[in-house]
Amino acid sequence: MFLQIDLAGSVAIYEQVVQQIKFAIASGTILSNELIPSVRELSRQLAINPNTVARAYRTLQDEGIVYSRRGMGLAVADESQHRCKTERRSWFEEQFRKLFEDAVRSRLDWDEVREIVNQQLGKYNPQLAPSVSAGG
Amino acid sequence: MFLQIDLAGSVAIYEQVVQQIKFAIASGTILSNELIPSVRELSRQLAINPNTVARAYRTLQDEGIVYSRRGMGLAVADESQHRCKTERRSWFEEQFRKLFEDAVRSRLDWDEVREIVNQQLGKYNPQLAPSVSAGG
DNA sequence: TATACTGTATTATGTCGATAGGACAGTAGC
DNA sequence: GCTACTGTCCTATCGACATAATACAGTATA
Repeated sequence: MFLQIDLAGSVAIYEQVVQQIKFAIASGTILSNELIPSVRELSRQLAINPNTVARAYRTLQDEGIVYSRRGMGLAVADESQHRCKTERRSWFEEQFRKLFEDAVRSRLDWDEVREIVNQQLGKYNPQLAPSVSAGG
Repeated sequence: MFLQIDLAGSVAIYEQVVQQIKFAIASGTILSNELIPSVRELSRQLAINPNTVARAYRTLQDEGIVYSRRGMGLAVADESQHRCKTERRSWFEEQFRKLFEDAVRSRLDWDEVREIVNQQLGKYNPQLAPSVSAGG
């Protein structure tokens, strides 16, 4: 399965389910008018309560990301991929913005921030030497 | 005051207090053997319950970051600045690691990741042109 | 000694997320 | 029609967090 839930973290499980379904739609893992996994099946695969999945699905339905086919399940709406791509981009922009802001507010040395970021960039870009030069 | 609490977020208030006190120690805003704000004073300034501050302070004391001077208050322990600096560095490393990992897992285009990161780097480094070249 | 602070501890209430267990109507396939 | 699915709804319980309102012992200062 394509979902990965962090039970220990502070983010509510149903919110993680909502987001990861959206990201799966954004990346094309689930296509428009395809059925998403049933409440009971997903709850079995993730080893969480069916009610928790149901709550996530209710949220997705309220937002119009999926629609109900009575007796069959929930299917991805037509415009969902584009909407989810936009949401995903905005979400990561916001997360990075907050993290940089926290780093500045906590007075972490800017050199350290660049060091950490370049390390991560290099990790997923092994052919690139870290290249953001020091400054200011 | 040097603390900034997000009441709406998912992070527990007492945990935010713990972390921000640690970061204030790391940055030298509070020095060794100096008293930190009293439970009641900080609760007034942050407009939160005294019990919430007391819980944060108990945590700091359990970790040995501060020690009690009975009847006077809590003071920063000797080795705390070094310890808090190390913790701060580790914390941001972990946050950035998770965020990049999430971006990869959600199949966000790597070009978009670099775009977002360079935007933030440029924001706090205005004299530097975004300089991580495309690759991969 | 009186007061005004300190930290610490207790009990109770309310909210929220998660779980447990069950019930219902609708649909597909035999 | 029967069975096995589907989403949806309900009540109840539990733990974590935050709050409210006290209470207590220790210390500094006047």
